[in-house]
Parts: sequence; structure tokens; C-alpha cells
Amino acid sequence: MSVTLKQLAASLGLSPTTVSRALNGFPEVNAATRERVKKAAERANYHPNTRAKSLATGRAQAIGHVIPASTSHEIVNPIFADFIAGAGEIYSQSGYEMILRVVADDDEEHAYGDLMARGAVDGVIVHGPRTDDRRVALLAELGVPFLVHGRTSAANAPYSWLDINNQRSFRRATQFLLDFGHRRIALVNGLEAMDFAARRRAGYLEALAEAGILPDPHLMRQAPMTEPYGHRAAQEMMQLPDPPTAFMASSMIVAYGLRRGLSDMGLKLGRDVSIVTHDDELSYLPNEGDVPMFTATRSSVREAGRRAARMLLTLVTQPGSGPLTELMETSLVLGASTGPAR
Amino acid sequence: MSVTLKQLAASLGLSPTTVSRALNGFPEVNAATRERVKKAAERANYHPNTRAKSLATGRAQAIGHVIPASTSHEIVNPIFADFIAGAGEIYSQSGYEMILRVVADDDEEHAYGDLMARGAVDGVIVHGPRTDDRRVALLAELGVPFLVHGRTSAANAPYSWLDINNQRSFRRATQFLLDFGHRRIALVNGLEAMDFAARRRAGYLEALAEAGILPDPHLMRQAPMTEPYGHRAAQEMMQLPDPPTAFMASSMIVAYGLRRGLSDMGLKLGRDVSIVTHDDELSYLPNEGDVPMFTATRSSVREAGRRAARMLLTLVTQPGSGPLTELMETSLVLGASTGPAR
DNA sequence: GCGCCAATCCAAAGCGGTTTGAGTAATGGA
DNA sequence: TCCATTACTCAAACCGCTTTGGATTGGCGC
Repeated sequence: MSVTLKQLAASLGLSPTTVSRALNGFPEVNAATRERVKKAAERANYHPNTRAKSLATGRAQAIGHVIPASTSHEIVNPIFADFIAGAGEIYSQSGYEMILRVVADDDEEHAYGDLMARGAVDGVIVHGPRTDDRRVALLAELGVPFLVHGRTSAANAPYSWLDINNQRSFRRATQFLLDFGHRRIALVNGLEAMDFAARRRAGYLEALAEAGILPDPHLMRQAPMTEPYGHRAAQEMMQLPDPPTAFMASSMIVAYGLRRGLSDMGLKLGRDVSIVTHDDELSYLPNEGDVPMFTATRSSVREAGRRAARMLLTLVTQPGSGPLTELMETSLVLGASTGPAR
Repeated sequence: MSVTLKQLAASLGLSPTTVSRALNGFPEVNAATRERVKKAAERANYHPNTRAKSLATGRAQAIGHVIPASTSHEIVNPIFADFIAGAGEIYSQSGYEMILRVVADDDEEHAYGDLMARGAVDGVIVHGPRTDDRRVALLAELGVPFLVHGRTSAANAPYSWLDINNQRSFRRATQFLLDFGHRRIALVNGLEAMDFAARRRAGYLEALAEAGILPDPHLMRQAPMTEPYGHRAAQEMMQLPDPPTAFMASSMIVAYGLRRGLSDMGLKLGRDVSIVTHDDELSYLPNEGDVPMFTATRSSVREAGRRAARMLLTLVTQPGSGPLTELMETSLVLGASTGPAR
């Protein structure tokens, strides 16, 4: 079905060695010969067999992504698709393959070691780190090049990660609401076992503390970030004796839920009640225009995917390039969902 | 770093042949020996090198998925993540790897041939088929085992696909609205170059025709399925001299947009205006409860992913098992978003 | 005691590339 | 004219596994 190097060499009356070198740009091959080989390869639609190549070179030319399968998890979420898309762009450009493994929750740790032991990948990206996540220590021990999308507190040594500044981001957004006179600010967060959610909470609490406001447990929630979750949070919190005048949401999806809950009660965003959300710039949930619908802390998760991929590739190709870290700042965009406290 | 078969064999005083056969369950190896080998393999944390294995066997033990990278496209959408998750489950169970390629739009066709020629995969799944899609003919010509998620009209020979019955689904949903007395029914569709959208449109038109209603171009829209798209459609259509009393939406996301647009105008779903949407059962956009928020044609895209993977695997492992096709019916679930026409 | 067969195990040849270590022809300098 | 280079090209080994085609051994029937 497909041509092999040997066949190609035979058809040219050359040795496999020469053909290989011609195609891989080695200097010791005659320019004329190289041209001839390249033409022939083109014509025969020759593509080197990936497996043979990586067997011979010892490099897999592939990066692994492991995602837990359970539906109860935060991570099979829209974020994931965009991040993957961003990372995939870079892999394609760099001649790397992306291999994705969907595994049951408890097999997750095992999956990384397995991928590496089988020589299937040169490095892995860790998704959805939890505050207390054993994977980082595990991977460090295995000696696998890896990069974490996010961070964790459970590492006992420096490691490579790419994260957004969740804490500062939410602190600043909370301050923004405080400046508008809001004092009852709700936090509708993702599961706080997830590192990103814990950091957002920390930023929120920090801003409240600075303003001398005691956090109210009734105004803080955590759960997987679905639309109905946001809806319920809005409904229930607004029925409190002392309801919030503003909400912080951990994702656009949750914010949509909040919005629906509030509008069901006849409340208008920006006038009666305010919302600030985090916006990952997902392609099908754009928050754009002259005046975006939501005031938001914004950061493109697709761009994060691109950067993460680039970082991991340098870790892979330049061993010992040490732990690489990058903290992306978010921007605070002003939208129609915020206004002064009533 | 990792043990090889040869090393393992040496440490046991056996030949690689015997160790290989012992681990792969061949009958001609002594039961005691097999046990001994298995124990040793376990202890040494031996995992056969995937690349070497597939080089030797000629099977890649991997399935390819190609997704176009452009943001303008329908396909980098939430659907994709859930479908992948479903398919990935099956691959993991079956010992297959999933390799994902994100490519620029115009490289898409090339990517399939490339994957196969390099021997990187045993088969591919085609995502987001368009009404007129050259990929199917291309792949058939290449002799690659493939399965289409959806269908296309551009095939000149039978091919394997898994699809939901979009046409019947939308026809039935439209009839449902007609039965409620609606006569002005809008269609807020995905891009109709996409096969699924074209079929939904056909179903919608069919139902209208049966009821003797002439379709009104002002009530039919197509675009990438974002939330703002739904919002705008609702706003603009409701300002028509003769506005619709009901909407058909192609996805939950669009339905959310419609809902927001309508509620902005003080209209209540199910009372003032009706919506029926298609619901892919995405995990973070659940449409559940005793009375779901939206009346919907429902079908789990995650389950579709599982089935598609199973089908492709049989195509791969049993060559000549002929074109396999499956048409999944959707269920019509009644929610709070529909009511009699006013 | 001999031949035959089943039960085990192994050496060696690939799979399709890369890479090391030479070999050959042409070139240039003395 | 001869030798040392330089420029190309190639044969063979290897990557880690599977698989073909024996080789060896012991038990069994006669």
C-alpha cells in the first residue's frame, strides 16, 4: 500500500542509507542526488513510517494527554476542547503527534507511567490539577518530561507549569465590585478541590479581608460548573434574608445560569445585580462587542494550549532546560453585567 | 529506563521468543514457565514497546481523529469533546490509542492520507461531514478503514457511518409544534453546508409542507452555533411584522441564546413563545429534571462516540465486514419551553 | 528397545527506518 | 607520478518486538 524506504532506494538504484540522508538533509549527499531522491519520494508519495522511525531514533515524536472519563469530573468540559485545539496546532507544526487517553478516574495515575514505559510518548501534559495532586510527584519520580496546565500545592520539588493568575484575577475582580459599593458579594465557584478554584477563592477572600468584610458561608458555593448550578445558586441566594448584590462566577457557563436565575426573578444585570465571571474565550461562547455582555476576567485557554505545547516541546527537545513556568495575567474587561450597588 | 523483552528474557535464562509467547498467551509454553515469566514481567514493570510491537505486527493499534483548526468552523465545538470522550473509553478498553490531529482547514484532506501512509493509525473517524464532502471519496480510494460521524451526499459508493436521524427528528419536533397550533415556526440552524444541518432543515420543511405551510425565508437562519447567534436571531425575528410563535434550535447553546433574547423582551417560554432544541446531552449543559427546561430532541453524543469507536474497531479488525451503518433515533422530551400558540 | 508424536523451547529473519564505519572515485598539491 | 584529501555512497548493525521453522526432550505404543 505505501512505499518503503528500501523500495524507493531500489527504484533509484541507491542504497537506503543515501536515500535516508538525502531526505533528512545530511550534508554529505550530492545536491543532484538529493534532488533526484526528493522528486522520486514526492512522486511515489513516500512518507517514512512513524513507528519505524521512532523505533530507530528512540524518540516517539508524540505528546500524551490523559483525561479522566467520569462525567462527575470538572475536566470533561468545554475548556478541554479549546486547550487541545491550541496545543494540537503547535504539535502539527512541529511534527509531533498528540495522543489522547481517556481513562477511568482511578486509572489516571497509572496511565502516565504506562504511556511512557511503552515508549508511546516523549512527554505528557497534566490536566486539571487538584490542590492535593499526587500526579506531579509521581511524574517527577518517573523522570518523564511533563507540564501541568495549572498548578498544585502537593509538589515537593519545582516542576513545570503554565497557569493563569487565578488569585490576583479574582482579587482584582472582587475589588472592582467593592469599588462599586458592593458589600454582599457571592462566589459561585468550581469544585475547590481543583487548584484553580481554590486559588480563585483565595483571591476573593483576600479582597474581602482588605475591605474589612467577613466572608459569609451562605454566599460561597462550589460545584461542577454547569448551567443549572448557576441557575440554582442565583435562585437560592437571592432568597436569603440578606441577599447578595453581586456575583463572582467561575465560568461563562455558570454565569449564564446565574443570569437566567436572576432574570427569572425580573432582575436586570448591571442595574439590580452585578456579575463578574471568568471568560476562557471559548469560540462558541463569545463575550465580545463594544460592550460585552459580561464583565469578565479574560484569558484565552486556546492560547494557553499553544504556549503549554511549546513549553513542553522545549522540555522534551532540550533535556535539562529545567523547570519552565509561566504565569499568564488575565485582563479585566468591562461589560454590561456590572453597576453600582443599589 | 524501561525494561526490554530481551533483558527480561536474559534475566530469566529464557529466549525472547518464549517470553513473548508466554506473555501473549500462546499455547506452546509450559504453564509453570508462563507463570514465572508473568511474575517477572510484573515485578520488572515490563511493558512492551508500542512502536516495536506495531512495527512487527503491522498493526498500529491506534485510531486517528482529524479536526480542522479554524475557529470559524462548526466543529471545534462542545460536541467534539464529548464524542471524543465516548470514543476514547472504548479505545482504552480495547487497547487502542487515540491520536488526534489538529490541522488547518485546507490540510484536512491531506492529513488522512498522511496518517495512513506513515502507518500511524489503523483507521480514522471523519468529523463534521459536509453535504458535499470530498473526504469520503478520498478515503474510500485510499482503502483506509474509516467511519463517518454523520453522513454526506457526496459519496459515490456505500461507506460506513453512524448518524442520528436528524431529518425525522426535526420533522417530528416541528409537527409537535404544529399540533400545538403554531404556524409561524422559526428555524435557527447550524451552517447548512454541514450535513446534519441540511437534514434538519429538510425535516423541518417536510413537516411544514405536510401542514400546507409555505416556509418563510425570514424565519430561517443558519450560522455557527454560538450563544449570541441565538440571541440575535430571537431579537430580530421577534421584530418582524409577523413574528414567529415558536423556534426550532439546532443546539442547546443556540437555545440559550434564544431564551435570553426572548426574556430580554419580557417573553416567557412556553407561555408567550415556544422553543424546541436539539440536546446532545453534554455534561455541563444538562437539560434534566422532572420538567426539563427545554423541550428537546435528545441523543447522547457521548454514546455516539462509543458506538462509532466500536464500529470502526470491527471494521479494522475484521476487514471486509463491509460498510457498517447505524442510524440512531432521538427521543422527544417534553420540557417547559413549549406550549400552545397564543 | 525403537520409532513417533506431543510438548517445549530457541535461533534467526524480518518489520522500516537510522547510523556507524568503511570503501571508492575524483581532486589537488608536491 | 604519487599520495593525501575531499566528496559521495554503501554494507551492516541496531531499535524492540513477533513469527517462522526447526531442535530437543520425554512419554507412549508395540
